[in-house]
Amino acid sequence: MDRLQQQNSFRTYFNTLGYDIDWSRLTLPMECHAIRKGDYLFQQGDFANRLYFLHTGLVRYVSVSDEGKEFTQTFAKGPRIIGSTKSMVTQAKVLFSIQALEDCVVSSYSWRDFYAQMRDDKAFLECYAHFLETIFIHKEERESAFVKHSAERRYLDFCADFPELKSTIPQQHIASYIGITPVALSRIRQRLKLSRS
Amino acid sequence: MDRLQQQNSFRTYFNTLGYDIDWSRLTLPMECHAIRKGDYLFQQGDFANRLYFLHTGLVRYVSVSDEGKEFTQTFAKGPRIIGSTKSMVTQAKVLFSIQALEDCVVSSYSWRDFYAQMRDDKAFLECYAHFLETIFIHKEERESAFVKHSAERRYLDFCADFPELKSTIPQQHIASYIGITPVALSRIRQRLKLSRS
DNA sequence: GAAAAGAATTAACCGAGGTTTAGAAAACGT
DNA sequence: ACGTTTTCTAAACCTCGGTTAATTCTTTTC
Repeated sequence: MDRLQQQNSFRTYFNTLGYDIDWSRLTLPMECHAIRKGDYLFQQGDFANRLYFLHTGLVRYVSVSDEGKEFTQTFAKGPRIIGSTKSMVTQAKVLFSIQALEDCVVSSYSWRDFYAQMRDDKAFLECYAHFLETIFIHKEERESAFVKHSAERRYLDFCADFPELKSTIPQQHIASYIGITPVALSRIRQRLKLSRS
Repeated sequence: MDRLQQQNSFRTYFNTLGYDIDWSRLTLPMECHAIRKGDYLFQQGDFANRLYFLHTGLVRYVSVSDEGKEFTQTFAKGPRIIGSTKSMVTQAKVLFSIQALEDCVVSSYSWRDFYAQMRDDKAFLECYAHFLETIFIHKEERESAFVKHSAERRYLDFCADFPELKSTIPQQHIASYIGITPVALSRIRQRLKLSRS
């Protein structure tokens, strides 16, 4: 996938969302990245104030707490926007890393420059607002799941939400997504297996 | 506070945020609500697809799980926008109630009509996107707190984040905000008291 | 100010999930 | 196919927070 193909893929993606965005304003050069399975697009603590677009592949957002525990915030499959909203918007260091779970093709723009060029386009602003609405609603559901549901329930919800990931990614990633240790997840799966028979 | 004062207070709020919004587009009538301490602006399960503006007062967003446990998602103090982004955007039933912790003055617009009239104003769209960014970043921090931090740490964070609420609202509300029972919070406070001396 | 209702504390008990360690099973590189 | 490394499972033990219930402390309310 060369630079021009990536640019087209990026723009086509927004069109398929139903927004008629005027790309003539955008004169920025797009940067291209090829990320190998297991490698990182950026790491916790970096300044990742870029807008990344994942063309193909699968990534996870993972952060490590002070005590050294991994927490997988999200999985994301291309094509879609990825990156740290907080770092883009506040120019702060990112609080998580993005790790490729499959080989990925990614391109990026500087968010500040991109936004400066696109903020005059109403269709873009609407699209951006819609994107924010979506990720907010998703986060809200996830927040309440941690408080309201047991780990077992969160595991079952994960299986329903990401049926294709259940068998393709290591269980420790699943465990860290639902906020428990791999040992605890193994126990839960054992319990489920028994009660199903 | 009469209708005209409320309208002015609403518009002034956006100006102080630094957005030069063209209110001439907005011809909708604003509805006014006076909510007494303890009462609800709307309840879980309602269709609350309105944009609410809390002029003065304090509210909490609270949801009750299937098993009957209360969870306080947020506290919000006027002046600011309140309501359910999800319900506004997806026309779904709200998943939480908004309860007044003090007497409140609130006004509201139908979100669909409001958005239809304002979506042509770039300043408004930027302001809306900025609002979404803010609440998203806040949710993201809260999500990771539930996974990474102990209940004790979450309590201390609450005290730092809402110093003025710590002594003015019932402890059970604090407990339900940090995702534990009132009994557990009492134990934690006891432990802190001892270790501080 | 007394009675009633609500909120906070304390104690005893329980269970889900964390921790550590050891061993089995899969995945991987050469 | 082989050994190496990573991942998963299993068991023993521990801790934090949930549950229940009794008791005290605060607010309301009349």
